[in-house]
Amino acid sequence: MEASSSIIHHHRRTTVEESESAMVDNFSEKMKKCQDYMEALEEERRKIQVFHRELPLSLDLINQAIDNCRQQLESSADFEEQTTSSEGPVLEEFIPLKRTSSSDLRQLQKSKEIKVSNNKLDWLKSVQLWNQNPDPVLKEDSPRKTTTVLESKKNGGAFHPFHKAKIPTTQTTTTTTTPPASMATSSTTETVNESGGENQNSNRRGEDQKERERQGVQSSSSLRKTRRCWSPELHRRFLNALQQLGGSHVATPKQIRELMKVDGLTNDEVKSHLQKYRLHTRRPSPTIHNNSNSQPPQFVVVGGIWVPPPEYTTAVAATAGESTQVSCNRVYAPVAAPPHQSSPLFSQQQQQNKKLQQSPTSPLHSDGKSSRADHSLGDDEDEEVHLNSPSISSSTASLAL
DNA sequence: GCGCAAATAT
DNA sequence: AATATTTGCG
Repeated sequence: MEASSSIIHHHRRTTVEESESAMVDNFSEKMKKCQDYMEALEEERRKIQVFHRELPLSLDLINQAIDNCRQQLESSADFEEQTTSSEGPVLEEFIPLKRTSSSDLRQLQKSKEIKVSNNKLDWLKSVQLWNQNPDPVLKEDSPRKTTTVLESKKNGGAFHPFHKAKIPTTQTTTTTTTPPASMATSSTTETVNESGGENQNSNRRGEDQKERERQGVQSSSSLRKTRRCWSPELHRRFLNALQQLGGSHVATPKQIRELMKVDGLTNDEVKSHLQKYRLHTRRPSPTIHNNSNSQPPQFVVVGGIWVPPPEYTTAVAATAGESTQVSCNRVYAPVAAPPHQSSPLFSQQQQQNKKLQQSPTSPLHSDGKSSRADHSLGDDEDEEVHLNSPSISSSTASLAL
């Protein structure tokens, strides 16, 4: 990502120059620049190709850029003059409308050729494309001042392939997203629009319909719900809620969902996510014991809790604007923070969240399952949610077209 | 409504 | 093969 973003900038700059100064003298210089630029782009593309699935948009962008550049070069070669007025050739803006046919094909072919495996690993370390993913449009709601300052930019014209709800037996239509934009509902309780992945910029619709749409009108019960994609944004909300509720172990799906204020989000989805979260959060357990190896740990165990690499949140913020249908995995930014969070980093929002649940009359869990309340085991209790730490270049953000 | 675990989908 | 999500159950 990093790379591509810088490229883009470069690109923009170039564009400006091109259109601005028409000095013929610069011609050759420009040509060279263009070449270099193109090379850089291609190299970048090579890298990204590995993630063509995760970063389709990036690929598109790059391919487009490359094509444009190529065209530019070609046309320039033809009429050396025209460079001046620039306009014609291309560069223009990066409105990721559609794929660039030719390059697209190329990319597809190549991507198949490449054996991702090895390369991928390397890349994973250096690039944080992880959190890439469909980040649906979100509408912050009032009560949340939190960390979200550097919120994402919304998808700049990035669209995601709809998650088709396909079913083995018989399935025809599916989820088509393009309801009549009608929305006066907003009113008081602003909620986040979460339509798993698919969704366009300011795509708002009747709150109610959304869910139905998302799941595709499945008249019969046979159809499986379309998978809810937990975008970083969503997860952040989740964590936030968790925090407010006092940890993943005391928080209950319903409560969480309510705090998240994400419409379309169901209890079950939250429940499920919570379950997973709890799992990941707890004992690092067996899996990756292979310590003796060379690789510096990608995660650390702090106080018995799994702590992911750097910041998940941060990265997200930086990339949020992008798109892609990347699998929205890896979003776990567990948390571990014993009761003393002296680090100034988090202080801000952290504190204000009190455990507002133990109020006088709140039978947390009405049913016969109060067993959970006692964190005596000491496994979690100390759980805290560390959301972010603003920083990191949000360069990508500007990409949003 | 909740948590767990099996079933599925990716 | 590993995970993420969805379902089914108590």
